[in-house]
Amino acid sequence: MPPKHATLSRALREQIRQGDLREGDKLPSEASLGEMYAVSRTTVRSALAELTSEGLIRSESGIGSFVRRRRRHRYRPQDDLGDTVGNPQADHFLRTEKQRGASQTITVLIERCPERVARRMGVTEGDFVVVRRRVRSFDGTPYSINDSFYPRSIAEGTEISDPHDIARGVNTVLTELGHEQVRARDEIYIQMPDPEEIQRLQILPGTAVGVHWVIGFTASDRVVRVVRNVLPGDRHVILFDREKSGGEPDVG
Amino acid sequence: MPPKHATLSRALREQIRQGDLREGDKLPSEASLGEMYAVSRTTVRSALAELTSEGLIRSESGIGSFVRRRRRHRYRPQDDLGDTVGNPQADHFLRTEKQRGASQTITVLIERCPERVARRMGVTEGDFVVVRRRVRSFDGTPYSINDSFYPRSIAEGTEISDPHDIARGVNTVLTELGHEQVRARDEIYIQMPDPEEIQRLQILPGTAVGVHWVIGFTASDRVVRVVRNVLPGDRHVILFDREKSGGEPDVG
DNA sequence: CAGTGGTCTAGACCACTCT
DNA sequence: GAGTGGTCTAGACCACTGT
Repeated sequence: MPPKHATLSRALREQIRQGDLREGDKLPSEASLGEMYAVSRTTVRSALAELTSEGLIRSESGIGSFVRRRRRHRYRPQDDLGDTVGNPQADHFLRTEKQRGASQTITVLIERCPERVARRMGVTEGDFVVVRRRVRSFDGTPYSINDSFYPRSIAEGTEISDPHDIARGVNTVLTELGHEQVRARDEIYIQMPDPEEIQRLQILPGTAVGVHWVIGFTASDRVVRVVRNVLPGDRHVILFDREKSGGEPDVG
Repeated sequence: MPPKHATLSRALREQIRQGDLREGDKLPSEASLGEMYAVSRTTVRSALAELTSEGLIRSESGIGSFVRRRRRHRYRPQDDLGDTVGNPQADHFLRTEKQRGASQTITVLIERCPERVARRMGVTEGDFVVVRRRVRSFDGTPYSINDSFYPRSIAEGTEISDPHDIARGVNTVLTELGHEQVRARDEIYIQMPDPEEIQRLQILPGTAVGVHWVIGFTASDRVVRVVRNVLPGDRHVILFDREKSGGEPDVG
């Protein structure tokens, strides 16, 4: 005999999968579920906690529990270099999304470099770097954190240090400064968000995040920037295209 | 005043972050944590459940709770096409990993096509397809699910339908059959695993997965295969490289 | 106001592991 | 046998939402 809480969570999971419970539907109250399945409220709550941690439902205090909706934005790592390739005009995010309710807040600071950034930038932990912190939102709800780190020697005193949109794109500015980014290395980690990310992104319990690092290089292999994007998994799909003739590096 | 369980989970999370509790370390028992923080065992368990769902700890019945270890394999989507580019010799996974304790189990079936595969392959749901299901393991612990779907008209009766390693790589076989894969479209979803994936991959609670779809096209834009990889987030980092001159499609 | 989910307690029994 | 985590109960108080 499986535990009662597992029986209950399986029953509810099946109802969601089958469509008996649809996106946005309200589940029966914890008390009624307890009566229906002849278990205590503690056991009901344990079953609901399981579904919550799977990202299937969401609970609102004083109201009830609901089947979660899922809508995803398309996220293309390749757009980061595309800035300076096809269309050298604008910050890709705003260029394509602004007319559809997108916005972003920008903060620029000069900070001591955290270890995980220093390691990727090839500088010493604690060196000063210029940091552009952005939270991108869509119709009022945040949907990604986008923190860019630039070596102080490259960015200080330039447009990059201003806390404003850079209409023609940061890659264009880097090129004008003689530090064109021609190559990028991407790393994607899949993990649960920490409390700070949960707060900044208004992440619901049971939502995983992708952490997408971009390390940008010049032709002479200098790191011109390190970007750390945090993408809530329930709001994104990561897309890219590859061609056999594209000369994929396939480095060991 | 924050809830007691949040105070306790924050204290423990901080000890892990600071290194007071290291990877593999045993936490105090639930009973002793209850005494130390003057809360009931239920409250202790609620705090530990939070840390478990964040992937920070793991509990073993009858033994105790431990700080989780994290080791990651490098996962390169670009290797999928690389098969037929640089080194047409072997299945990339085994070529590079076998000498280090890697193994895989293969099952080949002819099945009715699930909707999510049919949509990507451009066939009708319920059409028959050849499915190669693999679970890749490393030193005895599974680390990814790799299910490949081929149109029946291409794969039936060929080497692809044999449940064996294909030493020179499936891409090579496709080329020999006149269906060379020259282009691929990648989609990555970040989500919590479902119970079947938890079981097949022995996934611990609090571990998110990446679902990596690859849609392979011929030069005439026919889909030659659809691959669905499931990657436990705690065992992988996804890597790729990009070059400005690489002719990135940047398709809208 | 009644109903909901959030928190918390004290206590119980079980299966399991380690010594 | 002692200790551990897993399960489960009955009951309590709270803050919050709706009517």
